[in-house]
Amino acid sequence: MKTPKKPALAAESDRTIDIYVKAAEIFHEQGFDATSMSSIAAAVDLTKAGLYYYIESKEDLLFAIMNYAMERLETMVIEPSRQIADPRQRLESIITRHGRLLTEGNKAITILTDEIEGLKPKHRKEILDRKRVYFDFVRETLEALRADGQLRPVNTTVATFSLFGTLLWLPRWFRPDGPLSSEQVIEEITRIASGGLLNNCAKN
Amino acid sequence: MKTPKKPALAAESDRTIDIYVKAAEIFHEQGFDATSMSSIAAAVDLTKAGLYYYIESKEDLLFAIMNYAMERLETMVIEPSRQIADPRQRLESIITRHGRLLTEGNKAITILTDEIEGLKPKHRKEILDRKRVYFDFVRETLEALRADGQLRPVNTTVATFSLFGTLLWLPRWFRPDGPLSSEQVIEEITRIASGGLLNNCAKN
DNA sequence: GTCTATAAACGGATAGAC
DNA sequence: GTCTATCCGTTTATAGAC
Repeated sequence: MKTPKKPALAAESDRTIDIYVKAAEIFHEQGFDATSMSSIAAAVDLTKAGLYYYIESKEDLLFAIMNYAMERLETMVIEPSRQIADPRQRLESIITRHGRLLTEGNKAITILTDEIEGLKPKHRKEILDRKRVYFDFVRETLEALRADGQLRPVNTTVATFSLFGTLLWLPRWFRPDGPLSSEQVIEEITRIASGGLLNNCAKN
Repeated sequence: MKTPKKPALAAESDRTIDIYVKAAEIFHEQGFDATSMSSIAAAVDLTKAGLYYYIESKEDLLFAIMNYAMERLETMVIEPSRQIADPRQRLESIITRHGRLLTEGNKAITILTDEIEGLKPKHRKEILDRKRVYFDFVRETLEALRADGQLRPVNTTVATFSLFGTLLWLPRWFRPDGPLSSEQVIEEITRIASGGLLNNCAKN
């Protein structure tokens, strides 16, 4: 017997993940509050009551999607980048991997930035604490560059937020069927962000 | 006699503007769909029915706020920057003026970027067309820098979106009561953005 | 101009059959 | 697991009095 209704935990069935991904797509298009449970149910070929077999509430679904997205961020961006000792290569790894996560099809990652207000305070705090760890990791990478004499004279907090702004804006404008591939765009963004932060700009 | 119910036009009473500003604040905090007309009414000391004397519908209120915000963007950012012939100074004017608009108290400008989905297709197209003019103006400024040999080898479309990402992320993290003043933050952002885009980086 | 009262529709969630 | 049917609170919007 499967164990549904525990979306905050790790081991989830394919069906449950499918619900998260489809729901995230609709939330991304219409917004959390503008999306009805019926429309999500229809997207996964269920009735509204059928959908409630898998989730406890609409807020719980949102929280589950965010936990799922945080896990992907941690696995695909943060953990691999932590392995890199050189701060310059580490920064490049962060930008490239996060950029890929934001431009691939899966929309769960965008829910993480756009729908945080939809969570209950307790759940919101959990997610924000987890995001904070990532923010500090990036800022510490910039501090390491400073210690190395590689950082231009910029405030690392402002610089980190600026970088996040550039990255998190990606899903709002990038189109996979547009003139530039995601890899081309990510390369450009890496060059622009590095040029704004690093010292020897002739290299980039 | 005043002429209410024509929010898309320019001449509006103080009372109407007050409604836009207060409504924008609540939309900014809770999101458009999560905000009820009653709570807006309460914020401007009216009943819900009283509020409907000033606006035609919730969507119409959103559209009016966006038109009001676009007017401010055009008056306070675009028009003064267009007067500047030198592309480098013009870019700096755009970043500084847009940064100020985003960090001052008035939240209407943030509604413009976050709640576009709340508009009916016809109104949405109107606002997007007007935003497009601004986007093209910024990109053309970068192209002028390129013609001058001052731009690093970057795609101007990606560069413009990157700059907007950094700027439009500001209202999500900047706190007027935080450790840095808005002018300090804007100066940092100008330095970071310029460094990422311009050639002679030793100067910045 | 602003109010009270209410219409009309929608949305989240559940009961209980199969 | 999935459905039909339904409950009930909330929301946008309006009618009509003052």
